[in-house]
Amino acid sequence: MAQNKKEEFTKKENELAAFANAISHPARVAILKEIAKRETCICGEIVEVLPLAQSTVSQHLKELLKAELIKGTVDGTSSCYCINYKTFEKFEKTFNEFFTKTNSNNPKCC
Amino acid sequence: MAQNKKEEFTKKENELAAFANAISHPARVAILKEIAKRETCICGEIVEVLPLAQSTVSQHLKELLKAELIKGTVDGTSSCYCINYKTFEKFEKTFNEFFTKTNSNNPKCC
DNA sequence: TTTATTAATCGTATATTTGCGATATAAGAT
DNA sequence: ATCTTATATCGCAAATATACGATTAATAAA
Repeated sequence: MAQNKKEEFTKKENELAAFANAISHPARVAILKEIAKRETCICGEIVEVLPLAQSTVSQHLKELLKAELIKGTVDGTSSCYCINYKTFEKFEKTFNEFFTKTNSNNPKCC
Repeated sequence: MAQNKKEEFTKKENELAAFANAISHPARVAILKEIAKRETCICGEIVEVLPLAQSTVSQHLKELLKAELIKGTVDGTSSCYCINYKTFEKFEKTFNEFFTKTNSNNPKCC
């Protein structure tokens, strides 16, 4: 049981879910917030601000990179992360395409 | 280990994460899409369209209700679900507050 | 009252996520 | 060459999520 049914859904459905999944943890929200605030950010600054161990923050950053919500470079001891706004724009587009209210005051239900 | 650190983050950070978490699964994206398309929807119609068992769909609906992305009523054998746009609006607000690009072309990094 | 029908809940197996300490890696400083 | 600093990865324990079949609950239909 509990097999993975991802292939049964459309590419867009999976992409939207993957984006949402990346921001579905308060630590990752806080990380994104911090990067957005500073416009560019090093890992150490994020670790200082969060109530988590350095290794945990590093793992969250990895997930954000994988989902392409942030871009980053690391050269030895120095890192640099910033928001990947391209992905945010893509998310917004699909989000609106799927869920935007067509009729603003439909009393059919609820 | 692996304790829950949710209390260490702000209410808004947790709320945004909870919203994102609700749409972080392709099945839930598909359910929301289906409800948004039809404007109002019964459970059976959703089960028909999805590649999942009825009990699984019911669990996903429960999560969407808990996160208040949908509203719903069930009277015995008939159900009715629709999008809770209030929550979507709240999400959009916090999302923009946290992540909106202030400087559209900052070449500082990446 | 019995029989369908529809949806929620329970129990359970498996998969994934979360978090940390320990360790590795890579570059700069001494 | 060694020490320090910053970041990533590994290994593990605990928690949570996913999915299903079986069952329950509630109403409608016969």
